[in-house]
Parts: sequence; structure tokens; C-alpha cells
Amino acid sequence: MASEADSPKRPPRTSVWLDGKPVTRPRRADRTDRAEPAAGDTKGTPTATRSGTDQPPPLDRDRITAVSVRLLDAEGSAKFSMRRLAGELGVTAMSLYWYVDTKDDLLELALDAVFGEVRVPDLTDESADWRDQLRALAVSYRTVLVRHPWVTPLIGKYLNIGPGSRAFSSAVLAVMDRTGLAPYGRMGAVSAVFQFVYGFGTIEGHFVQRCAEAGLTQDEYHRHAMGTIHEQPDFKRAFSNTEELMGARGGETVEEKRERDFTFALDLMIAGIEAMRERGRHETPPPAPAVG
Amino acid sequence: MASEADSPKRPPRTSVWLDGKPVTRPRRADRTDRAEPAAGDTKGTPTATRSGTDQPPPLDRDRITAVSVRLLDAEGSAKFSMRRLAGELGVTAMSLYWYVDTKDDLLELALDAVFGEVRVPDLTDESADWRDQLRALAVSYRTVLVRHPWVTPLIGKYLNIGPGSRAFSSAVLAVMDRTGLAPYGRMGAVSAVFQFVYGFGTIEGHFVQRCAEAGLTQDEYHRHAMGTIHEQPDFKRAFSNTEELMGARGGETVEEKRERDFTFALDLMIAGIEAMRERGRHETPPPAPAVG
DNA sequence: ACCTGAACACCGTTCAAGT
DNA sequence: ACCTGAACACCGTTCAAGT
Repeated sequence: MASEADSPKRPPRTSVWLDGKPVTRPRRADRTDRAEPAAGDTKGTPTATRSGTDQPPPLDRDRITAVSVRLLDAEGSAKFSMRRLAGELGVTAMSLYWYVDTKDDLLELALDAVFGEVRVPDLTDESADWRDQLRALAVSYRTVLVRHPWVTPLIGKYLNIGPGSRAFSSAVLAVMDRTGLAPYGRMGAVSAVFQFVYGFGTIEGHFVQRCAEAGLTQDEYHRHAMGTIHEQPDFKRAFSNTEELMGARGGETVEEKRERDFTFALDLMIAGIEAMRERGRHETPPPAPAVG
Repeated sequence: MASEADSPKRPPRTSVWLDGKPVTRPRRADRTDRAEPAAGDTKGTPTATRSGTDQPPPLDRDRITAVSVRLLDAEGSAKFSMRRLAGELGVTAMSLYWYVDTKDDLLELALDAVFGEVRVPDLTDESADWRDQLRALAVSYRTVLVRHPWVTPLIGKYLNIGPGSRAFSSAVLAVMDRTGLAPYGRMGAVSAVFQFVYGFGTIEGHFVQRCAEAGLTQDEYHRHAMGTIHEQPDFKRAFSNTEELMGARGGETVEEKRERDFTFALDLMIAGIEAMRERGRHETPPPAPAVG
């Protein structure tokens, strides 16, 4: 109740997209517009630009964002710092604050750029099966989450209202429109499918990253963890069922088992959507609440 | 391929439960065993223990873990540090390292304690409906995730093989056993339901926390964010559909809408499980891969 | 308009030392 | 067995100052 006594007027900070610095495109005349490489195979030296000198290209928000994503992919969020990023950009840490208010703003920009990587299906194609489109969207979302394991904690942290996020959300809603599900249940269905993919991609991404850091394949890492577990006497009994939770059996690799589980879960949810759609045809939806 | 050249023998660190310091119960004779309060209403002064002096009780892993959970709940993971925790325990930061190897170990312990809060259904009750048990488990898991918003990033980060995690996993598998689903699809179904709850609880928990920090109700916060969005001219069009993604309409509160979506999604997945079970009865499952 | 150096108030962790 | 102080190599961010 004494909530607005201490900070009288200023509304709480919500997002770069709302309270952030206005986007100012760089004004250097010699800049080739939108010449930034999309993929990240320029991981070596940033030298030898069109001018031939070894000075890095000038800063702007797009370049800062792109390099942030590259660093986060390569070294993980634990090692990502303003100083580290600035070093990579050939500049001091403080100059970043010209383009961005806080580190959170930077992460929000990087997050939105990653959302933009999700491939959305052709939504104008009326003849396409919504099941295929939903599957494609889920698979692409999962791929992106696994490629950038640092994003999942951020998705929970921020509002996700940048252009990349919105393009993704729009696509999700558009596909869900075509399921025949009553409007009443659409958001619940969206939640079911994409929160699942989010959770699945989170666990998978961290596991893949952990294996890479240890220099082991996923099966090797799994065997190592299981081996260590079985050395602990108390755990022998306790893990009799957890084993199938974590690992492969019967000659299946960890990756194969994961693919199988993901596909089955997606099929399950599509079957669930169809079942709820039929159910909605026979029952009358609950009345809309009165407008206050 | 040159992966094991640099760190020749030492296996990678996996978990407190595997590589951590052995648990040594405190040896003080005057200690009342297991007298730690379960819930967290002792948030005031830690003084005035049974001895009447104002010196805090002696350290042990359980107490360190309990205080960690309380601090993380109260102040969030961003403000949680070894120094802050030590201060709360009336000790210097370095003494914590007697009980724990790293901060990660500490977080893993706190995470497992939280998993232990999930209420598992009575698994010996043969007459209970698996749908009710699955719903109860999902609801309790969601409640715990929202109560401790700092846990979801950790679930992705660690292996989750402590006693609390294992009790939860066992319950999930036991309930799934009773669905009639073929063993082939059980882990996929587990994934569908609980990765969904994980994702849902993550977003919900962060939103609730964000509102609390801003000193606003969820509806107030939502109106504030939407108001700010609509002030941005470019966003007017773009948000015509995202509005229903984020918010309430027709007099429904944000909380009511969220309950509705969660319930619908759970119903959807239960319907999906039933559909896949029927499908499995008519089709023959794919052959198990040959053992390598 | 854009970038810097110095400074502040923090981090996790190591190490030698105390009792 | 348990705890400490000092130190190392870091953080994000502010501020006054440079060009």
C-alpha cells in the first residue's frame, strides 16, 4: 500500500523498446548501408574493412547487437560483460553507454535479434496444413533456442515486444487461427505448444553446451554422468528409473531418443488440439465475463 | 578432436551431488536435530535462539541452504552473493567455502530444496484417476516455480539429480505409468506436460516478480505496459494482435485469463495423451533399434 | 556527436594464517 | 575442525572531461 510513496512519479522501467534510447542510425557518409553479414563466419579478425586500414568499422546498435550475439554464443552469458564486448568492438566499455542505457538493454536487443532467426511459415498459403506449419514453427523455434542457449533465461526476464519477438508471436497466432480451435482456447493451445518447446529447448541447449565445454559427445557425457552416479552407493537404487529419464537404452543414442521424445510430444499436442476442437463443437463455450 | 589434450584426466565437474564436498552433519552436541522450520516466516531477526544469546546458530549445509532460499526469494538472484549470504548468516564470505566448493554448488542445493516443496500425490492409491494426479502434480510444480522465480534458469543449468529432484521425477514417471500410454511414448508425454509447466511457470513467475518490484498489481502493470506501447506510434498497428497474447479483455483480469489458459492447456495435453494411447492400441510401435 | 580515464561499489575465489 | 583478512582479477555504472 505504501508502494508509490518512495518513487513518486517515475514509472518502472519495462523494456528497451519502450524506455530505451531512441535508435539513431549512424551518419558516416562512407558507410555501405546494411552491409552487415548475416551469419557469423567472420569470427576472426575484424580488420581489413573496405578501407584497408585495421581500424574496426564504426559503432552502431546493429553492430553492437550482432557482436553481442556472437560473443554470447561463443563464450556464454557468464563471460559476457560490457568490458569484454567493448574489447571485441575495439573500444572502451563506457562508449557502449552512448548506444544503450544498461546491460539489460543490450541483452534485450540480442534476444530480439535471435527471435528474428526463427523461420516462419508462409502464412498466405491457404492450402497448407496447419499441422505442418505448427510443426515447422516449433522445430525452428527449438533449433534457435538450442543454437543460442543463453536466450531462454532472457525470454523469461524481459517483455519480448521487439520486432523479432512480435514477428514470431504473430506467426504463432496466425497458425493457431487455422486449427479450427475456438477463440476461447487459442491462447491456451499456444501456451501448451510453445511453452513446451521453450522448456525442451532450454534443457537441450544447456546439455549440448555442457558437453561441448567438456569436450565430450552427448553419449560420452551421458555415460560419464551415469558412471559417476553409479559409483555413489546410495544412488544405485534411487536411479533405477531416472536412468530412462535422462538417457538412452537399447542402442539408441541420446540424440535419437531426444528426437523421438520431441516428435512424440508434438504429435501429442496436435492430437490434443484436435480433441479440444471436437469437444468445443459439442459443448457450448462458457459465457464471456461481463465488461466492467 | 584435440579435446582431451589440455585437461588430461580430470573429468568435468557435473554436480554437487557427484563431485561436491561430502555432507558432514554438525557435531555440536547441543543441537536439536532437524529443528529447522520448514516454511519461511522467521524472516525477522535470527537472534534469540534456545540459548538466549544473540549469536546465530552454528553453520551447517541445511541452514546455509535454507537461508539461501529465503534470500533468493526475497531479493532475487541478481542480488544474491556469497558476501550477502554470509552477512545474513553472521559470518564472513570465506567460511561458506568450508561447506561448499563453489557458488554453483550452493545454488544446486537451494534448487533441490525447492524441488522438495512440490507436493506429490499418493502413489499407492490404486483407485485414484491419473488425470487428477497429473493435474495436481502440474499445479503444485507451477506453484513452486512461481513462488521461487529464480529456480527456472537453474533447472536448465544443472543436472537435477538431488533427492528433491528425484522424488519429483519419480512421481511424474509413476503417474505417467498409469495413463495406459505405451512405454515408447511415456517420456515424450512427460516432456510435453512438464516442459510446458516449466515454461508457463517461468513467464508467470517473472511477471509476478516484476509487478511486485514495481509496486503494481498485475492488472496495473499490464495497463502501464500497454499504455506505454500505444504511445509509440509505430507499435499501434503491430500490437493489434499481441494485445490478446499478453493481456485480458472483456473484464477478465490478467490472473483470470492466465488460469483459464493454464487449465485449457492441461486439458489439451490430457486429451492428447488419451488420443495417443488410443492410437498406440491400433498401430504397432516401431521396432526397438538393434543393440550396438 | 561520440568516446575516454578514473573512480565507486561491488563480485567469486585463493591462500596463508589463526583458533 | 572451523573461521578469518588480505589480496587478485574481475564486474556494471557514473561522472567529468576530452575531441
